[in-house]
Amino acid sequence: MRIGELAARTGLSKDTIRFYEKNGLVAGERLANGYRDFAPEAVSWLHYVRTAQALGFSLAEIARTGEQLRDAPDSAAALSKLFEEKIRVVDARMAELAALREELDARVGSGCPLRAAAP
Amino acid sequence: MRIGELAARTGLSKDTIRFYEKNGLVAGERLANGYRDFAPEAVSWLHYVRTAQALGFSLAEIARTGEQLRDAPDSAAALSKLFEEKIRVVDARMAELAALREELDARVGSGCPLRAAAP
DNA sequence: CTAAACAGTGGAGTACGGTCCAAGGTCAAG
DNA sequence: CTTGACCTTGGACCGTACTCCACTGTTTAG
Repeated sequence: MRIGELAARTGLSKDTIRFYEKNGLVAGERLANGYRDFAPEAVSWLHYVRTAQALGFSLAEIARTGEQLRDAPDSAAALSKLFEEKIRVVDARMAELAALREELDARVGSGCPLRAAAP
Repeated sequence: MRIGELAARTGLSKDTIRFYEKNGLVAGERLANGYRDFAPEAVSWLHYVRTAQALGFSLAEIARTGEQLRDAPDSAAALSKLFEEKIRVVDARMAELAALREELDARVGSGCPLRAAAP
């Protein structure tokens, strides 16, 4: 698939996809005419990229995950390990959020304004 | 307290605190000699700022929260409403993380590499 | 054959969130 | 009265993640 279709299917701009390719976040083959040619898998991969990014992972981190996926091509065990690692990171982030939530929760009704030195 | 102490107590650099003040994230009075003078509350407020930021809130969003806190000075009800709102945002973010977690979880053991078009 | 729709490149510009630096003012200790 | 720690400002610079632009090449439909 060419860049326009990938853009339409992922909701990203063509520029963003070119930027991602330049930065090793997505692999692009080339057609004879020089146009980029993406595998159908790129769609779900890019959806994953956006999700992970929205949750606070940097493009560099995500690219590293991609590399690791490539470097452990067929070993289910290696992939599972990688996913389990990611899950631990996600769990840690959720725990932090839960802590913040509790902090907020404790103040509901108490009227204590976070002891804010707000502007 | 002057900027050096606030920096030491929050783990932020002085430059960062000046940057925050310039952007309305923290209030600084001035001493007669021009030095910034921060209330002790600034310490916990800045801790909150860093927590919220680490969890994906932009400084602009956080500054807005600060303003709202200031603008609803003593109304426990208004503050509670504000905190409840924040909690909803946090809950939404946690739900997203849970979804990502599940997505990852489903792939553990399956060996399916996210159908990655990795570089 | 031409026009429109698509693709390519390089480079500049933007927003955010800092970080660093130079030049200088203030203040307490010795 | 100087030294050193502390503070001030303005402005340059950085990394991340795009976004836009001008100019050029390719393909398809009428």
